[in-house]
Amino acid sequence: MANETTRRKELLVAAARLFSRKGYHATSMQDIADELNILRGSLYHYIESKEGLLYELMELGVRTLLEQVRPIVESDLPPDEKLTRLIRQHTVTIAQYPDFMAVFLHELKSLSPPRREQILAYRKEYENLVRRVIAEGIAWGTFRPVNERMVTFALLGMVNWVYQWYSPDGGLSAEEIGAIFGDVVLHGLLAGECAGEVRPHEPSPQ
Amino acid sequence: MANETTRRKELLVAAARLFSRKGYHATSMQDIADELNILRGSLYHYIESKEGLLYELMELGVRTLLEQVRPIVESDLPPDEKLTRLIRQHTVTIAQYPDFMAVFLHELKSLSPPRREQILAYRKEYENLVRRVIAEGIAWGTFRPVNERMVTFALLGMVNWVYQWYSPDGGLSAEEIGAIFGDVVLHGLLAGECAGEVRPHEPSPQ
DNA sequence: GTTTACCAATCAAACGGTTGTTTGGTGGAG
DNA sequence: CTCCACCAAACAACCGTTTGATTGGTAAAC
Repeated sequence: MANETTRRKELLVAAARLFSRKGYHATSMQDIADELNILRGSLYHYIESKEGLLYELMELGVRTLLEQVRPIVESDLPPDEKLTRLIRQHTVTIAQYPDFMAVFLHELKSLSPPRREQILAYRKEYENLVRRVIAEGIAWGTFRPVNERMVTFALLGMVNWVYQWYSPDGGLSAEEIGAIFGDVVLHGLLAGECAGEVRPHEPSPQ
Repeated sequence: MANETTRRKELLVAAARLFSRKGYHATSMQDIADELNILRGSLYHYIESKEGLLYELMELGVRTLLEQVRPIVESDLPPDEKLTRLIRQHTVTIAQYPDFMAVFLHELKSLSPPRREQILAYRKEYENLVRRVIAEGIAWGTFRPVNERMVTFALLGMVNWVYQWYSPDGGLSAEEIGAIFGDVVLHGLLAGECAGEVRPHEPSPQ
């Protein structure tokens, strides 16, 4: 009973929850051990070090995000549809794994430089996915010729910040939130000059 | 020379820099004292506790932001112009006091509950400022009838995230970044249906 | 203009407590 | 009989904070 794999997963889940709620440095090995009802020394049967544990959680977070979003970017949907789905999926993923995503998004500076570089590489990879969609949209003429880099940051900020305030009992589902975000990014806030309303998407172009 | 006030400010500045770079819990009183070339016990001549110091830094951060942005919201400019200026000013403030703003935006959970509530009240106050501009824009018919609350969060995420990546030698000034952000939020990314280009603002409406 | 009193700024040293980690042992299940 | 999962105990290091003494300068008293 409680074979290695499941017990280890319990450890990761407990650690993710504690790290996301109290922060990495404010969480002691004691805290984690208490959650599993074992002594803190026993944790080292499963992990190599506290920081190694943090790294594993963060890597789990980014890779999940990458796996969920990459198919969208690499599909042959039109750029505006890609962007809509990307934003929605990113939001949904945060809502789905809030603890892991919060740790990934919040604890980068708690890693020692070598491990931090690793995670930064993943993050860069993700940023490039987003940026590619923007660039594609501009090339198609679907998007206005904006500053790719800045729009990427604007977009990432919008969706990454979700971990700071999202609650499952907030009235709106993650899908709905993502849809609103996508709508604002594509159409902007201004009324009038544009058609404006949130009319359903027509899978048209090229 | 080095009267109480200036020496104390040195302490606050050093602490803000360390907290923003390494994080609150990863920074020891020793680290701060080293920066001022005194012993760590001597810090308590200026502050009451480490957490009291953190609170002071965070309060400084939010209040600065509030002071810089409130005049814009309470002016009698049209809503779209208010929003443009708000976004730009928020970005500029982060670029102006990156350490204090990073501590404010990153270390909320390092505060004990009573002090955290205080800062949350300030944050709520700021959120309401932003939300008021959105609501106003919708009431004027300047903005589309979007979900106020969600758009507020989208906007805050976009500008708050700036502390994570902004660097003064990044090619663009904070003003320019803020202007791009404002443009995207107002007009959206889509080309075509709208007039589209970043034409200068006409102070028109009602 | 010297003495006296004061006070801000800092040192020196200690306090109990907690930290992450290591080592060697132990019980029980397969 | 083996080996996984955990215990028990210790380790040195560091933590935030307190206390009492010690400077150096400044301002008032004589």
